[in-house]
Amino acid sequence: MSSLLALEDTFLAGLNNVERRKYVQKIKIVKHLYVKGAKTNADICGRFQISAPTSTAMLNELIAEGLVEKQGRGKSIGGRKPELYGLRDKSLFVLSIHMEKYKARLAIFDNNNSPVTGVQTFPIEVTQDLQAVDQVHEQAMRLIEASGIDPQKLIGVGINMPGLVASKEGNNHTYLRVPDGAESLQQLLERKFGKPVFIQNDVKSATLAEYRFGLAHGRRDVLVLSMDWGVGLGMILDGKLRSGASGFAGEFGHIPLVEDGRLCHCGKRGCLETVASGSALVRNAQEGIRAGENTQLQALSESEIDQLEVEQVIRAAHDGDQFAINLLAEVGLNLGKGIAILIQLFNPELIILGGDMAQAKPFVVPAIQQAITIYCMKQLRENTRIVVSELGRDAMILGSVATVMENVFETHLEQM
Amino acid sequence: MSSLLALEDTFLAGLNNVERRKYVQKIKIVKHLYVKGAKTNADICGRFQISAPTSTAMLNELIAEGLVEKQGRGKSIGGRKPELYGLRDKSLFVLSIHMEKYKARLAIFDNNNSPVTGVQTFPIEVTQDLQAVDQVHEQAMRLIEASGIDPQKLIGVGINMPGLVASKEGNNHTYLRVPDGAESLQQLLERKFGKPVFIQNDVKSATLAEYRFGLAHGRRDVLVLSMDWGVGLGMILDGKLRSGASGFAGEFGHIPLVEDGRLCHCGKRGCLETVASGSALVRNAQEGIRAGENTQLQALSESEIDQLEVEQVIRAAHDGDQFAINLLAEVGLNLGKGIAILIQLFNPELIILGGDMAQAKPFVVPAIQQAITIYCMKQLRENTRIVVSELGRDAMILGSVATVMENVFETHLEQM
DNA sequence: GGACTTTACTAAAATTTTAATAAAAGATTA
DNA sequence: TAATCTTTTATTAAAATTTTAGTAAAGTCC
Repeated sequence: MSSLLALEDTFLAGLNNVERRKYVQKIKIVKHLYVKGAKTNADICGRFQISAPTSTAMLNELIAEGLVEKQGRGKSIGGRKPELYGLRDKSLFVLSIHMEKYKARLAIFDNNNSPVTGVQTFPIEVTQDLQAVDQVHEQAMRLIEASGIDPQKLIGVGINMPGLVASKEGNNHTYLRVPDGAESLQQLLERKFGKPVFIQNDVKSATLAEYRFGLAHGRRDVLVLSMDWGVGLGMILDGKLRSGASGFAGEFGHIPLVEDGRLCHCGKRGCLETVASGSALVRNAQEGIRAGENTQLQALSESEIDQLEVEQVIRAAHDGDQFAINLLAEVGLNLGKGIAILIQLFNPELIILGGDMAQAKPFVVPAIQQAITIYCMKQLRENTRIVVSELGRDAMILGSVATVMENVFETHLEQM
Repeated sequence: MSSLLALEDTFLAGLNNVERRKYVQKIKIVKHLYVKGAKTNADICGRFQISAPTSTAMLNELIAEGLVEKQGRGKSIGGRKPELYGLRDKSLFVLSIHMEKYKARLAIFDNNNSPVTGVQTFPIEVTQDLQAVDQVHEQAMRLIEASGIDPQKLIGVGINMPGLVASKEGNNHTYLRVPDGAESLQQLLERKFGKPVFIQNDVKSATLAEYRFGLAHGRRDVLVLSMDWGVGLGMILDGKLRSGASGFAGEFGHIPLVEDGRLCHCGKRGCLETVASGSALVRNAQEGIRAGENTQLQALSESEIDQLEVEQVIRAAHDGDQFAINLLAEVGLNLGKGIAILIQLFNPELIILGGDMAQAKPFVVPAIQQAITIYCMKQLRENTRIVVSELGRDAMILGSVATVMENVFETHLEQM
């Protein structure tokens, strides 16, 4: 196994300026090959402004280290076919963990972003304190063992979670809070795993997945909305995931939208989430059912009404239930008003709608479009497309893979 | 004069890879010295990861080209004092133009950002068509001639203007619109001036000025609000001025804020500008005066009321006029609600208030703070400071200097 | 005043690039 | 269809550039 991603302090400290620059260059090549796939020597020369012999020398070193391999030859339009250099299959692995409030999902992915284990789900409660950490770590270690991969080749662990995650600081300010003055959540996890660990807010993570693997691929200014029980926002601005000064940017669900509106669970009144979210949808449905509205949901028992889920309302709408359709349209209009604000402020080229509510596309999207037409300036709305995510449930777990791949190379570079 | 910023195609085309890399490096050094001031050889070595002999060689070339000079020696903490290298005084000049709806301001600045001419103001009307362009160009050429500077040393022209400016595309989509299919406004201006020209929206330009010369200096996530007749927003995110996909980001004045509100001049209803701007302030004042409110502004004649200016209301407030104070507080509350949305979405470390309304600081800022306390999540508002610009009226004209300096070097690099 | 730092400069050593060449592959032509 | 031409890649050796190491000069601190 190579020392390229070894992260041993003694190894890095022993490098002089030239060796370090070469090391940086090699890591950049590895990241380039990961993001863009197999490339020719000429491509790498052009991309990094180095000469062919230098590039070849570095690629040969990477081959010797077992990270890169020749992967056949590329196309030619009248000359010798170029050798293709790509990341060697199964040379790198990432452990991806997606934590929700009441369950966690784990999987190991290889450098082609393919899962090498099935996605394991187990129940867990994410609370303010750290009790969930040990459980997740234990499950994760069991998964690594069961997978049979060489632990040396596991380059990092990505964990996404709900709450206000300060990714750079390495802490979650809502859940899994560490005691004051102690090591950060990230440090704690890195100590446990003995690997680089990256924590990220769930929606920001999904946003990165859309950027690397989804509809945002190749675009530079994209907003990703995740609509489940609450509403979250992730943003790719100028080709980068933006987190704001403290890492809390994108708290879209709690912008004021309704004057003297309902009390939100966050303690404020009239937040967007009180009128445009899964919870608002369910609450409105419950109130309507109890008020005797004409809907197939009247068939539910009182306790079933109490336990009503977003999916049930969406299913009713797909069945043609006008009450459910109206509720979804109302949510769509409110969400659209919020999206209009986003378009005015961010001027994105694309907005991707994800999360459970995305399944209600035919009932929600027209309402969103209508609101945008009302509340957006022409020049801005004309340059923004609105689409529904194609990654679906995978966005989250792929997101933590992307988070690791995005940051693990930089970590190596920062150390120097 | 050096050929470093000559921009002659033939010169650039004749460079091989090594020469080009050196050229890029030298331009980067020049920009570094411009942005950071005089630096030591060691600083440049560290900043660009090159060795001392290489760095010295390039600095000597820049000295020979007349762009750089030795500027004494720096401090030492126990060793030989280092030579300081800085941009030679009066070696570069920028023509800065600030266009408002009914007047334009022009000045020439040197590489120390000091005006080498006074700021010239002349009346002009910026309309949808191009008629203002010739007038501005003529005035500008007269100013260059009168200044007596070597035209060779004028490296670029920066022009800021109101409207939806697509800076990269080089067009203004609101004013000074070029015919379809014709050259862009930027190209037209570059042809007339024979120099690189950069156009930018006035508020974004002022934002860049705050970043380079004002309170945003050294910060990475800052929002700048410009409050005059309308309200504009510029954003520094992760240390860069962000413009959005089409260049129209920051249309804060026209986000929906009031349900079924007043008709805005943009054609929509309930825009933030209808309740939180200089025009809203004046309109409310006019309505109050005519309704007989108890205020010193009752002394105005009917035609003076028609012509009421923002400054008059602010002056009344400073005189202790409670009617004016209440009006400003109301505007502040509404603006604060809008700012709360911005904080939730962008999580900035700093918000700078600029424009005419900034003079009403003691009456507006407490109201803004109050609104933020109501509408912002604790973790977000705690990490955001709100201050009033210290650049004042200079922000705009300095902004176009910053715009040129920000882009002119990149232009040279892109050519290659 | 001596010890220790830091800078500035030079020359040898190391690295990278360019140029040159051979091989490989498609395009063109007989 | 075969031979030739053109284009592109891969590799090597000479040339150019950059770096490291070494040294003298210039400061600061004790």
